[in-house]
Amino acid sequence: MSLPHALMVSLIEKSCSGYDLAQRFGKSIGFFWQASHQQIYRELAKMEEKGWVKSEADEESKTKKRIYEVLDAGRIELKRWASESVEPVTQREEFFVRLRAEAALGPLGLVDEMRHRIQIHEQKLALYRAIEQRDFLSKAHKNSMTRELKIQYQILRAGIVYEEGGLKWSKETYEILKQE
Amino acid sequence: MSLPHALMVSLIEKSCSGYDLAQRFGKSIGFFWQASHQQIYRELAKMEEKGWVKSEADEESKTKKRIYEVLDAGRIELKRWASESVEPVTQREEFFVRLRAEAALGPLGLVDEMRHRIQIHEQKLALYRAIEQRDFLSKAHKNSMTRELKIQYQILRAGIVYEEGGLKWSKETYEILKQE
DNA sequence: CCACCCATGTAACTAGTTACATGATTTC
DNA sequence: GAAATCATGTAACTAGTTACATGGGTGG
Repeated sequence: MSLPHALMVSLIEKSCSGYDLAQRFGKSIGFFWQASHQQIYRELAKMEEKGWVKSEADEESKTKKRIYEVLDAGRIELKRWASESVEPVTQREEFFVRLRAEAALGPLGLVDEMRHRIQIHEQKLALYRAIEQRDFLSKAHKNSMTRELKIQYQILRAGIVYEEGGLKWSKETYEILKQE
Repeated sequence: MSLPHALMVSLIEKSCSGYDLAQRFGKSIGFFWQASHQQIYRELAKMEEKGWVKSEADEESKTKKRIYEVLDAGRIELKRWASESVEPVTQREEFFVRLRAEAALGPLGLVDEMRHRIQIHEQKLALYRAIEQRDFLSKAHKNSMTRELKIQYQILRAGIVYEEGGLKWSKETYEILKQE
């Protein structure tokens, strides 16, 4: 994919350290992208070499924290990349392979797995709904939202739509697998 | 993920050559998994080394086609793997990074991209609906389906649910991006 | 002072992509 | 006889994961 560009978007929204990025990419941004700290540090170093970002030691903290900031060259690169047209790729879903295995070889315990997945979908959905309330529905009327805020809301909406679909499908599938 | 296991499931459904697998993994199975021929040949060689599959030259054809077949050791391994519980991973969706870039930096031409994505969702949905009619709805009553067929139908259903959600979301998002 | 979190990194490995290569067979 | 497709592979590269390492700061 393109982790460096994802990192730059995040840094434009707010400059921070590699460690902070790792936290973000395990949480909020991690809704649709996850990355380990090892990978983030490596990419940040490469990006600095290319002149897309610059870093400086954090004055305020006593630790060896380095704050990264996106430079103009980085913004230009990000614009170029985001405007590129890319065909949507089919997602690899390992679970479907398991399901096919269950179809071909007989029950393999995927019923329990389905029950677990239903729970996860419900949890995520509840979380997204809470964020929706907090950040997009209470704050202002939908009509008075800025374009930027509307787009940010759409990204959350994607998560909601995805989890709703996944939940519906998981429940259907659970009922079928139950009948061994 | 685990390409070897995906290949074995496919070979259990029907023994065939690496070339045939590459065709399948670019088409029907490619609904949820894609793989290049290079990767497939490499994996088949490894799997044969491990004793999961065996291959023999195709008698019928004059070419140097090799037909692969799953061995007992392969079936055992597949069962073991499919029963393993694995946490669902958040999918990386590059497009959301682009959207965030558009939110942060202003219009970058993603409206056209959205229009294109709506078309793709519609096409895929139409295709899945056609397969649904052909393989699952006309053939027999849903009640009289075997467990195996029901599971196979659920895999297609996943594609339908996903595309429906994606289409709905894309239309919403298109309307928002249109207002530059 | 011990455990835990902050903060950064290296090294080795695994999976996946892109580019290149080759020869045989079928189709026009 | 040329072009397309069948059928197999190698090599080099890129992205991502796992394991390991280190040292400082904070709270009990």
